[in-house]
Amino acid sequence: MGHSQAEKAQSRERILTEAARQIREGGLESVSVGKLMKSVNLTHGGFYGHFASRSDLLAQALKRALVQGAEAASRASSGSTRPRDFSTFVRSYLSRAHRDSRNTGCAIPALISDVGRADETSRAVMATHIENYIASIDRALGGGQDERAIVAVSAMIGALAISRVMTDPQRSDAVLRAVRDHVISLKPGD
Amino acid sequence: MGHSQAEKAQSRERILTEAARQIREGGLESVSVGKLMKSVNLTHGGFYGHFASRSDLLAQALKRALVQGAEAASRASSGSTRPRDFSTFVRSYLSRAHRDSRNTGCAIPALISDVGRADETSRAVMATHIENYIASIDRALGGGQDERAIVAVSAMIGALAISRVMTDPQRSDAVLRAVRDHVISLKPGD
DNA sequence: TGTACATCAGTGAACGCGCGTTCACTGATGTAC
DNA sequence: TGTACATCAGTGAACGCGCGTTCACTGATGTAC
Repeated sequence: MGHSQAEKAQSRERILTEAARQIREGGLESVSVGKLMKSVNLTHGGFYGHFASRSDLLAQALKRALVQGAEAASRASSGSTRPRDFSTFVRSYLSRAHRDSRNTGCAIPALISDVGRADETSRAVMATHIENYIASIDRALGGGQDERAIVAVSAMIGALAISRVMTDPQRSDAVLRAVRDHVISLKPGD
Repeated sequence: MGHSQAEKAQSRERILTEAARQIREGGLESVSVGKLMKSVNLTHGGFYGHFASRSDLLAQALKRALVQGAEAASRASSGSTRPRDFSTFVRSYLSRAHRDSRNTGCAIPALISDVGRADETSRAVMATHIENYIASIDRALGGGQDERAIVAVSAMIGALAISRVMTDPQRSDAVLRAVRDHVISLKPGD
């Protein structure tokens, strides 16, 4: 066949982005080298020109999924990059739209149980993202001790994960609504 | 060999209980028929005398894991079966001991991401358990609208799952502590 | 600017392995007399 | 209570399959002259 060096970089990017999508859709273990390469219009053999092994890919794709999810979350809550308004961010995070778009939304609720039993490296990657998330919410809440931010983040991640399990749409919505209202009320004088 | 009918029932029970343990330890996909049977001192061929298929076993083991987890949670918080004191229950649920015993504790935080992407049947099984959990917390909080109970359950499940991801023990503890204090404060006049 | 050649991104056959599932078999259990 | 036989829980070899990984190969890309 024959392909340029620029195309190689693009291929790597496409593989990684697609893997991040699949990971959020079906969990870390759902990614298979053969199917991943096929979904990106390449053959399985070429995979090892880009990554040392499946588990190497998985580590990088987890990070990618978390970064993409964080970008998507802040993009959805504001025109630009940073969440300007706390209650807008919470409303967007705990929305039906976010609940129903697992493969593009925040990767934390989609993968938290899986990563909780993964090796220390993967756990550290997600832990860093959770800490950033807490720090960002803490800032939005006015700073100081971060207990309120920890509560907000725990409740939001828990609520989104629960809402995706609930089979009754009304109850799923009720979970999002109850936690949304409560978390917004954590910000004083708002 | 030759085994009695009573032994068959015992074997089934041992397979199911061990599967429930393994599911909480490594997720639904981590259970393999061969390894499961070996860990219960039987050979793989006998499996199909007890269950129609691996996925049949998985469905039953998920239910078993949820029931065992609920029993363990209420047993830990009181001498008998029902949680008598709300703050005792919360303290026990958000304890380091519970965080560190994934394979015997509450199955919801251990499996929520996995079940969130599972088929409707599995989701319904876990949803029922979550609703029971919410109803029980609602009663402990004094009843009425269950929004506070929903918030408490979301925060507790989220916090436990997050605490299992955190690689820094101090921060993991801090998450348990912050959410524990906040959830306890949800009960009025306590 | 044109030619000759090395590089290397991607191909696809082949590998060993563990998986879920089937099935002919074994021998103690449990029943009929 | 003792004997003959049917039942059936558990065994282990065998199956087809998809997996991660390797590797000899192809042919366009990119470089040296």
